Amino acid sequence: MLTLYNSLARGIEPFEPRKRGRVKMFTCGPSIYQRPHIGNYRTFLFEDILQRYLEYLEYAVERTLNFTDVEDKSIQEATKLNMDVLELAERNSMVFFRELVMLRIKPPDHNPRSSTSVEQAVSLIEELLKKGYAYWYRGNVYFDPLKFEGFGKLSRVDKSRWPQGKKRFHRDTYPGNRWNLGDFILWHGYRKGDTIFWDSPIGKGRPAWNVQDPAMAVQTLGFEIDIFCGGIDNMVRHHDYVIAVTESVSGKPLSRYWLHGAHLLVEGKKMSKSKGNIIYPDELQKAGHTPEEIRFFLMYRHYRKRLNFTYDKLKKTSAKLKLALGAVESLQGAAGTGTGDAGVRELTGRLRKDFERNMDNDLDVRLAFDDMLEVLLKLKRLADSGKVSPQDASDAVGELRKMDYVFQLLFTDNTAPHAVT
RNA sequence: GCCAAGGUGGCGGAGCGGCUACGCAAUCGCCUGCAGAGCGAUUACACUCCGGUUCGAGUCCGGACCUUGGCUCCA
Repeated sequence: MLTLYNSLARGIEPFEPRKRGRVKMFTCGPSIYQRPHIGNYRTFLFEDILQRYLEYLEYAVERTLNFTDVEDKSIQEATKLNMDVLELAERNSMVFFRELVMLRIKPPDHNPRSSTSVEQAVSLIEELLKKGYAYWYRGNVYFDPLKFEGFGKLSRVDKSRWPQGKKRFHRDTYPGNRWNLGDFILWHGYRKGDTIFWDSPIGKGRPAWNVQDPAMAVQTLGFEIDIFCGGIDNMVRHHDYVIAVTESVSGKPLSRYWLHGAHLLVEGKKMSKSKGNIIYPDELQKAGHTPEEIRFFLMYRHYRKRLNFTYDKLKKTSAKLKLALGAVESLQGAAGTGTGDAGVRELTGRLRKDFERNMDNDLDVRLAFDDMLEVLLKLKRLADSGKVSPQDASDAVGELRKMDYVFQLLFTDNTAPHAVT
């Protein structure tokens, strides 16, 4: 049985969807004002593995991956580049989709953008105003978290430290105070000189970040979903806000499971523009690595552990992948005598059991791969010495294919979760 | 400053109360016409430090030191 670490419970729990056999997943997408780096892809990759494993388990998965295309940062960046905000987003989203395909990440079922869910955001804001959670202040709309009873349940906010006096921030981002606790903005009312805004029932303006994700989630999946994912950095503030906004409106828990992926570091340090150590997938390709090698590197560590990127490590994991690929090739070419071998069948039988045991354990991809490789290498040796009959080889390869629907590393044409060979 | 994660052999990385992790690298041997790959073996006491619990501790408890991350937006 699949178990997952739920940030909400701070522990590993058995996975049970709300509706039998169906899973609704919301995965926080990239800020699209710049192109995604390998750290972003690590998170999308962990989500991809989750989706694929759920499909392997025969769940019908419906996934949303959103783009935050209109926000302070994107407006800033577009202004700097002298571009239209939406044009900038479009350019980066094309890069993103190209790289998704390259890394064999399954494209999402829904891909809303903040700019395409303004209506939904406005209706959430109207509802919050009506219910008294939100209020107008100098042309903007703010949310008062203290009005929402469950506030901070995800990141375990200490409400006794929450400022009681009203503090109003005009931007989502604000420098200064260590604990910027206080009300957060939902709607930026139009101001002279604004380059992007909408006409809406509540006036001219644009929705703020913390209402955009709720709007996109609700618009595509409704108020009750199964799994909400994102990078660990989103847990503390953003996801608590998302919960506050949606649950204040619906009165129902937004998501049963909250999963957060740990970050990727480069040479032991956080990637940042100022350090100049941001790495993009195409750089690794230029260095001679295949998409599968990049995918493998990024998924070959438990998703809740930090992953340190170094070229040396990439070289090592790539060698490991090559070893596996070579073994699969040997196995596929096996032409031993047709009698079959009990040892071979025993090994083949182990593949699936090991895989499911490891993946069920909060997606232990690393162990799942290592255990598979161990068995695979044993099979290869048997194949090399002519002990594997064509039928046994094809049985073993069939098992590998099923697992590789999740891994997406060994076979290139593996698009169905229950491939028949 | 506050919060969190972590400090394991040359490197990467498991284990989390007793039993060889493992992989890479290195060294030696076997095999191969060279190279590569493969096979086998070796690398004498690897677990940051100091206390404690225990018959027994990388593994539990307390403390110190160090590293990284978060506390502003960020996958």
